[in-house]
Amino acid sequence: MVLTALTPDEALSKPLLRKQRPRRFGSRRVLQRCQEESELKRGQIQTRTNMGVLLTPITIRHPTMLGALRGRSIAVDGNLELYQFLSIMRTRDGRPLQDSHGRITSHLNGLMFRTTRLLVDYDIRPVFVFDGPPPELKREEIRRRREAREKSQREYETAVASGDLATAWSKAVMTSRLTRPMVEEAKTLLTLLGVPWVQAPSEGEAQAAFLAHRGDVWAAGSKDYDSLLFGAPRLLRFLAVASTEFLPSRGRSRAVPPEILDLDENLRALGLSREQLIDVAILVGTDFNVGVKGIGPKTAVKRIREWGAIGRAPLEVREALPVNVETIQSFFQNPPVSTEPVAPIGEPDDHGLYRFLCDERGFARDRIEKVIARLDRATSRQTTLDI
DNA sequence: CGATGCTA
DNA sequence: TAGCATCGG
Repeated sequence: MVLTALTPDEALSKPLLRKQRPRRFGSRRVLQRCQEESELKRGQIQTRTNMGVLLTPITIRHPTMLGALRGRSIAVDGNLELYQFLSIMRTRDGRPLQDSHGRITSHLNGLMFRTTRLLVDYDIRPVFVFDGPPPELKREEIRRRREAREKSQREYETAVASGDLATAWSKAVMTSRLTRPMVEEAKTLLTLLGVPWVQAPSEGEAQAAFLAHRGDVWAAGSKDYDSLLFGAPRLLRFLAVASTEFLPSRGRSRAVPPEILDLDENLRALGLSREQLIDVAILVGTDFNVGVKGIGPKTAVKRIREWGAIGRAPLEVREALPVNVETIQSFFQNPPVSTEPVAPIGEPDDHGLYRFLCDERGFARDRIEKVIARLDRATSRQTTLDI
């Protein structure tokens, strides 16, 4: 046990690395993009470390624009959004944003600016949904994620030792961990903004699906497809102010528009019921099981059409799946959710925002003043509209 | 990532 | 002012 081992964030702040030439600006995007592509092309989950079910190749997705979402409320996957800010919002030397006490603020920065922009400029009304304790079913997946993080940590240390800053940056990103306090801080910020949030008893995507199904929100918002399996009638992916992806071939970035998925439309196109789509996901691999080797999304759809259900699959396939398949099926079909009503959007607490963000977390006052001016614009407009 | 500054 | 670079905490 190395007692002096540094976390990536600590080590990256060491003078050693500050003296290194900063890496080329686009490199982090190139890397992320490539990871996502290989993940999709492989279509399998053997080495997959990211969450969610891989359904991209078999889904119908409708690109849209933020302007087309005016007045819509979206049950946003809070843990995923915070994790993404935490991973991506780093300075050029690889450290996340942090206050003078070394407390990370990337998640608060991202949440503050994105949420207020969507709210004010597009009248998109988010309801944030946060994960509860992970179900017992997820234990293996959580263990795999921890191992992947530890592997990244070791690779990161190797990269630092060899002075490979670009690799170090990418490995540092993969060691990102969303902690309990970070989630609590995000809830505090949302409350100060007057933005409603919901604590799920279990999986957030299941709660988001429930809210969309009940009609509290127009869609579930996540980059992952799980909420469809949980029964969300509609899913919105890539909800951001100006989402871009880097295209290595062109050497340029291009905008990624938000996209809408309709559950019924997809089920009709696939010729499957939701129960069958869940079986497809289980064959491919979910957060609760490793998929069957050699079966990607397209093959899975064909096979479930043939078999009707996993229960009627050939013995060799059933043997390749975990013994608790039926538990996984019923978890997707009927997950634990909270039926508490969602709070309406409220007034922002300007003083509280200054106190929390500026006094406590070191945000520049003039930047927060601008955001609050932005919010005041929205509230006056909504009031006018209501009268 | 989202905001802001700089440049042509 | 569009497009790119770099702050932000």
